[in-house]
Amino acid sequence: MNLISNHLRYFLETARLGSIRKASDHLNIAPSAVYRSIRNTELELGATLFERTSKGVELTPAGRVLAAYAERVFADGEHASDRIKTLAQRSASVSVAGPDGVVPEIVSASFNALLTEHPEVSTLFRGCSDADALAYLESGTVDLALHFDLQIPENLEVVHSRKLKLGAVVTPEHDLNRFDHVALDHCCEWPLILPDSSWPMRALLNKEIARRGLAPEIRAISSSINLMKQLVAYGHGIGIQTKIGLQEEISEGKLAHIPLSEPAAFNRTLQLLTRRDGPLSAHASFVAEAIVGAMRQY
Amino acid sequence: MNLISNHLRYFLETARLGSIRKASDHLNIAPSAVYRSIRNTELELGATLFERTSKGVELTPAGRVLAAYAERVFADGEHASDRIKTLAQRSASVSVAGPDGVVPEIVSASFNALLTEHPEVSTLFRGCSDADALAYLESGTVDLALHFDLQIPENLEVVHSRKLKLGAVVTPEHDLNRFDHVALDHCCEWPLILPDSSWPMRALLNKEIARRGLAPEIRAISSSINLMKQLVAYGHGIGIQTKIGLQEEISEGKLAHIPLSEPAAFNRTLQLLTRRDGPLSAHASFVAEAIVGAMRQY
DNA sequence: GACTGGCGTTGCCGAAACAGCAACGCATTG
DNA sequence: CAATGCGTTGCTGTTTCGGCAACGCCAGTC
Repeated sequence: MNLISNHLRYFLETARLGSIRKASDHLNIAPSAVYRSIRNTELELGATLFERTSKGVELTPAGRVLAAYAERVFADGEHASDRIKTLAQRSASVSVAGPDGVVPEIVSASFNALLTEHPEVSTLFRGCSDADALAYLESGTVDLALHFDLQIPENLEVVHSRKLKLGAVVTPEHDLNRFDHVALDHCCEWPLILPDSSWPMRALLNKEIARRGLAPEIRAISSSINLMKQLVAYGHGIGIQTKIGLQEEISEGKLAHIPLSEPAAFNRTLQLLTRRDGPLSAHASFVAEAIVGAMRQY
Repeated sequence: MNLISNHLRYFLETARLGSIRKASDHLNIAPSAVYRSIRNTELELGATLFERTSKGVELTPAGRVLAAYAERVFADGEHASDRIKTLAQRSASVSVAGPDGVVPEIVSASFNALLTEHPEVSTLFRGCSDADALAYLESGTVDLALHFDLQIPENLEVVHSRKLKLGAVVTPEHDLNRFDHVALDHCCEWPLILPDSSWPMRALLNKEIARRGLAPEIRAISSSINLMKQLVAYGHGIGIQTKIGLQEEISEGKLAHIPLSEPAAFNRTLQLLTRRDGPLSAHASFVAEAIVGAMRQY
């Protein structure tokens, strides 16, 4: 029993591994079966999905389109099924959507509080784009959404929102640490360690840097906040981030956060959302309050 | 042969029609088969998907989560398969993603130009959210994306962008038509006809109206630009929109567009994007140029 | 130049999943 | 109280799927 047909599953595994035989090994299915499955979907769609090479197979443009679709389907599907399974256990579950990156830190603290008091509850976090977070929330796939700079539909409600200033993340010994705030232009005189383009603020930064004709040396790009922190601590450059996720290092004196002196457009607004219809479950309320508490700390 | 298993298809049809028998009629499948399919996915997921009533079935919370997932899968899947099928025909195809609403008007004019000169080419338009448009573009599912106020990842490139002022849409006889521009506060003295929350600008409007403590009478909400235009023409109220999609009515003297006097934050930026890697096909370039031409007209 | 190993591919056959039919129990309705 | 419409179940045929063994093909390699 399977919600998605094996055709799509076999196709995707083959696309990932670049070989029918490797895919069949990985799936514990005979190569002939995988081959026929792929062949049938090719006939069905009227398109060649793979180009056959001497070493295996390679995606055609049409194949790439299907592979992208398949990735979406399976990633989304696992999450949906997780949520359904925890919904089914009568012991409640709380589910939160937000961007990968700093938000999990806030959420994990809140989940921790909940799980400590109510070990029977299960918790879910789903890292996703802002638009997906809204869609999940609206469809009831998650109880709460925590994201930056959302445009809020009518049927959703902002529980709490908090403006966060971007700032330079530096070691305590850094020259910049003498100032209360610092201009972006000033930051660009040092090597930068930036988030990758999966962070919405990255686009904002790019735009602003281009507009001002700045040409900073970018020493590292990372989707991981931890990697960024470590590289900054090692003295490879300065990061540009909100204060979230840095609390511990700042209080331990390992890193410092100096707000940018740019205007309000450089602020990021972190918002916690729920649906407007019906009240939250007791557990979801608990998590929501914990998240609000965590947000206030920044 | 089917990319998605029949289980999900049967489940969704049943969820939509609220009855196993109606779904089986609609699918030309015996009710018993549909029933067993649903029962098996319930066992598989360990959750009850439907509550059985005397008149049919009704979705449980878990069922709603799955239904939302299924809707996404099928909507997305149809689009992917359309794109693949047209990719497979050696005669090229051009595919554009953008929001439903006003963008189709621009795109249709461009497609029309292309199809007139090259009848062998097929064209596709996909209405979707901004985040989905970016994902489609990055994965090669579409050639071009045309959307409002996008935050642009590094691997994508802005071909053309255009700032569009929001304005009041009124009949030529309306009192407001004496002015060159008008403040939002002023607009709120008349009944409003607004886009629904699927339009990003709606959230902006809501926020601003709330911030200023305005309490306009909202006479109609619609996701359709045409409905909005007609209601305004009938004199039921004034609309708030960009000039896109109103060109014809304005030149015919049926409607007038009076820019809001609010600051730049009220502008919407319409952007046309491509991937940075590899050049566009000749046909896609043709469409891109036509779209840029259309954008310049506003 | 034969050999070897890995690849996609094909024919054949048993097994498992699927779909249809007819019937049942149950509630609602006239 | 019959009629209707619903979900549900047992049974049976058919279709699809998967495993096995073998083939043709293209690299390297001795």
